[in-house]
Amino acid sequence: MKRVTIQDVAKASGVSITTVSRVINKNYPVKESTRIKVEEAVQSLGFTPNLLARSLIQNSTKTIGILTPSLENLFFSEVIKGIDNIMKDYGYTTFLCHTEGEPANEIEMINSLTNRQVDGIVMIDPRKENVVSGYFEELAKNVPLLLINGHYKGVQCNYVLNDAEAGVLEALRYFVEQGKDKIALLRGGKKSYSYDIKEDVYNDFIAGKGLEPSIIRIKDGNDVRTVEQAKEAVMTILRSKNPPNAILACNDWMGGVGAVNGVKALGLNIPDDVRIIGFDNTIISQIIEPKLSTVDQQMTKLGQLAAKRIYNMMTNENSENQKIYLETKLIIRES
Amino acid sequence: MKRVTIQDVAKASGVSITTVSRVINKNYPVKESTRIKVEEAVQSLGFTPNLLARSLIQNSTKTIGILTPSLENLFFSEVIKGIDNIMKDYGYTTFLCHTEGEPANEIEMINSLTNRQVDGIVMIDPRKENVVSGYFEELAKNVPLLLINGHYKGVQCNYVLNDAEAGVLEALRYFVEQGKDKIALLRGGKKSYSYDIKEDVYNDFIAGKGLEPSIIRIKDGNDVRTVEQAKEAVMTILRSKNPPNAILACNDWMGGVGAVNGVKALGLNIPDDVRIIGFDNTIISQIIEPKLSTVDQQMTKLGQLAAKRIYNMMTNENSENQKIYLETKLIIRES
DNA sequence: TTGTACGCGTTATCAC
DNA sequence: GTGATAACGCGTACAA
Repeated sequence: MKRVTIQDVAKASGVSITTVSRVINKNYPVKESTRIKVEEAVQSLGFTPNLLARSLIQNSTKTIGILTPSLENLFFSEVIKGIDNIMKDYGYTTFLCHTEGEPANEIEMINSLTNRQVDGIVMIDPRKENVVSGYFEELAKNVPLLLINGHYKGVQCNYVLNDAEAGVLEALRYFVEQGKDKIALLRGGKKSYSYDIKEDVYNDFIAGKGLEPSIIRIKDGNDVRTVEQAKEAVMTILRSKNPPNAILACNDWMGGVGAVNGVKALGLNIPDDVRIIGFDNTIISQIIEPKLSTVDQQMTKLGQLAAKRIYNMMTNENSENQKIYLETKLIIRES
Repeated sequence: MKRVTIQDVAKASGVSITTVSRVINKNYPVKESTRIKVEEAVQSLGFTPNLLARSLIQNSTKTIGILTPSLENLFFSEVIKGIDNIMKDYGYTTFLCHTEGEPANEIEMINSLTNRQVDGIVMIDPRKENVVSGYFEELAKNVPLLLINGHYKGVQCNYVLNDAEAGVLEALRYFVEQGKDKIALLRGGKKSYSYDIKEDVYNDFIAGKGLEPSIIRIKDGNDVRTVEQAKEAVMTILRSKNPPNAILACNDWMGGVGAVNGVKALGLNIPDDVRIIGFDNTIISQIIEPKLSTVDQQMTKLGQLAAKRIYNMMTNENSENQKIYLETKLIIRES
């Protein structure tokens, strides 16, 4: 239970702690014979350096903090995996925090992380309140900060973003190509960055084509109830006198399970009667029947991009704010 | 970018750093008027203590490490959430690492965590190799260590465990009560703690009842391919000359999506022709049609239990190894 | 009630 | 090549 320190190694090998440090860090020349002596002592005592002490003097902990609204959303899991894998190669360890989507938690956890002297912070899908309040812009003055999605006009921060606009556009164009002329958008009811930008693009597109807009709004977009609500809402609109023949859903849950189940329950055919496209290309879209067409946001790649960017911000001082967009890919399957 | 230290506060408020420290930690009496002076300085300078320095001297970082094989498995997400929520209340921050199920990663990441002086480690679903090799028993001598599941006979460690045996038994008994007499077990092919104990209980039960055992073994139990493989395997066995009328699946993916789809594809009725019970009570079991009966492992509770146990281990010195079992609950839905 | 001085384990600086 | 020693920021005996 008692830790072996550099002192113990120095004593055991009959040299000073300075020399031991040099052997460990290989940053200064050391005589071959003493190097071997020290390395043997390190081995036999099982010494490993206390990273706390090192961090204190080097003013760098080689840690970053990652904040995510949730661990249950596969979108986030993929992004995190992407970040982690790259950062591990850079020699960083990560604090991963989940905020449950609470703005207050974001701030509390970020405080805890900065007190722990993290070298940088990556915030996935920040809450609008904290973005528009200027909180993040202020925070960025004190610590390298990278936001993933959640961008609002006029906010000056470093961002890595999905080009969801392009994804929506591609999906809508595909519907039209396939001869669909009554296109509905299925979204969650809460005000949310990701829903709102999709709706904006949708409205522009529909207006441009001279079509009739039709927005299906369900209450909860991100939990168990989503599926049931989406199914009900889709069945209702399909029974109306001017039902859609195409549905673009804001994520795979509502699209792949909710909308698909609704269409099937009414005995309609997918994709002949109704085409459905989801969003995110999560595993759910691949296992459902029929297999769901969806917009791939390349989440792992998004995470990798974020890792490289934050690393760059932490090491270089070129702190020009950048917004990096990652393109999406429409994946056509059976729906 | 430059940090405010306790020195700065001391200078600004005209007292010594000792006094500042006392005001911050409220651990010694300080005169009211000086306390206010100091608090004002803390406020105006925006001082927050450097936890690194504090940890170094107190020999405790108030951090724990959590290791999980994967972030994409909802079982693990729930457990982690359970742990985190409790530990946050205790004032701990967590390092969350995912090992991708690689034994070598487990060791590498644990080394990184101990070098960072975590106060304790919680390992979810440890790899068998490291458990039986004695690695964890050795590690536990140096740092409070708690394992979640992955228990093998004779291993002396602190554990929190799902009573999966009881869950399997309850499900099998339910099948029998419902008049099912040809019960199959659907499991992943890899050697794995969680599959193996379920199969053991299954074999005992079936033998005890004088029934015919039938084990459906698919290659991959934990990813995209699972569902397709489970569906195929279930369809094959249902077409055989002695098909099962009940299937117990080792998780909700194979059970809720794979097996259900297989049965439906053959035009059979659930539950009249075939009853299906899954495992884990993940969200998938609630959104599938028909809604899946499943064995709830109470994952959040499992995590909370783990948090309380590791906290106890870190604070008290009563380090008797304990194995704590958490009961399961059979949830009957439509399948 | 307050302040001085030491120590936590390491790296950086400067002498030898 | 090597070794004292200062420094990182904080908590705490001990002294006043």
